Amino acid sequence: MVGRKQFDVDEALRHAMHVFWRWGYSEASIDRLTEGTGLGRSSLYSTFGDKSALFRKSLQRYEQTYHPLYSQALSGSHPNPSAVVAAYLQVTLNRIADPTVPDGCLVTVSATQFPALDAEGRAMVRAMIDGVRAMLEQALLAAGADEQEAAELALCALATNKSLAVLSRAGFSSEELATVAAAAARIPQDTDPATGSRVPRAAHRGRGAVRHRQKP
Amino acid sequence: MVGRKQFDVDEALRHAMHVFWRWGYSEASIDRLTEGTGLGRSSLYSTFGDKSALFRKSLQRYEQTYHPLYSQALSGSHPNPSAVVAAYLQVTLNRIADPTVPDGCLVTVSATQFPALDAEGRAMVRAMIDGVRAMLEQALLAAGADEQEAAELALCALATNKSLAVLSRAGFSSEELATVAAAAARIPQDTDPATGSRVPRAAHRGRGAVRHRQKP
DNA sequence: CGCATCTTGAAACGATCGGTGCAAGATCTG
DNA sequence: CAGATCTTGCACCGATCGTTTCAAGATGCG
Repeated sequence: MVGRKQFDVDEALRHAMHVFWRWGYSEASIDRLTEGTGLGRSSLYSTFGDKSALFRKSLQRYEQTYHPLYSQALSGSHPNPSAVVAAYLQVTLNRIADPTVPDGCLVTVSATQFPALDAEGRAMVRAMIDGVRAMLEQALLAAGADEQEAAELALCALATNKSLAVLSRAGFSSEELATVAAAAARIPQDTDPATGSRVPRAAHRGRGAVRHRQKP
Repeated sequence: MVGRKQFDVDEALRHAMHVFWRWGYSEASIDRLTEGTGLGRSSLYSTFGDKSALFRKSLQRYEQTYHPLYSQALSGSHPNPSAVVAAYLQVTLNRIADPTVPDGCLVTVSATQFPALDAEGRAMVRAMIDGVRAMLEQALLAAGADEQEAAELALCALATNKSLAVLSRAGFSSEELATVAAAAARIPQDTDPATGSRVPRAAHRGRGAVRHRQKP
């Protein structure tokens, strides 16, 4: 049981990711992580560092697993912006339907636990969300949306992704989730009913979006 | 400091609710609850019972606070289903904009932490979600939606509510949240482009929506 | 083989977890 | 006032938290 490593590092990381995914950062105790990975405490710490570092590596592992799926779904040629949103959300639905992974979404669970994360964890979660958002905007532009429409639809698709994760956690059925996703893909561009021209909306991506004030 | 109660029970419960709201169930330690409420451990336990009971009473307090706002917003006469969705989400936006309460939504934070809750907590969260869903359906029917449309739009409005809570937690600006809410209110009913007739969708509210299988 | 290197399991660290016991003392009842 | 009742602060409980230490032993290199 000693000498050279007795386990596959990437497999262990995958299992650790599942523990964080299912339990969230705070409830993912070292004991649950050792049980989930099959590793001893020594191996966990010597291989991945402390809990915060393991969490960050789990986030990277998550991105490395699902980012390509989103990228592939968005990179194809889409006839219109709605098709982009539908393709994006279908990847999310597929992941949620996968019985071999926990409910919801690691990023969403982590986002709701922001106060429990350290600065590095928060920054990484935020960066992953912004990354997908940028990916969506590019794909929407490529599908013929103008800049404003792309920004708005990217935000809505992102929001729907988060809602699917929450509802999935609360036990909603895959049919109900599919209904939500289909509806999100039907969101029309925002036009003024009187003139038919676009109504200005605040969907710009200011970096000032991050609040610094601390709420109670 | 002894004799008769030295604090207002409802005020203390309000503060405890804020602690659960901000930190989530697992990170809401007894120390944080005592600090947030200003009560000693003895007073906390003798007044509210253990942590799980206090959590349930906080959920009730949350419902008692915000349910009437939703009820009032939905009870008015709305010209069409979209107006119902808009009114519902406006209440959510107002709550998120309130600087005196934490980010997001207690129900959403609790839903993402389902594995950390006991059976009673999970059931209560689930019941609160179902309650709002039923309220939305009734209001949508009253606004002229047919049964299927009401079920679908209620689900989507609920989903958007959850997404606003998550994005708020991740630091998105109130302008961005308002954009998401406005887009959700624009979701059209689902029609077949060829025939113009409604396309059957699985938005029925089966009680079988609750999964019993346990994911990893 | 001899020795350095590495991994592993187990024990232990102080800190914090949720929860309880209890004596001090203020209030209420008579 | 006398005694019962109640609240409060504080100490303390065992369990678990994240983390470190360390000896035992398998491996690789000379």
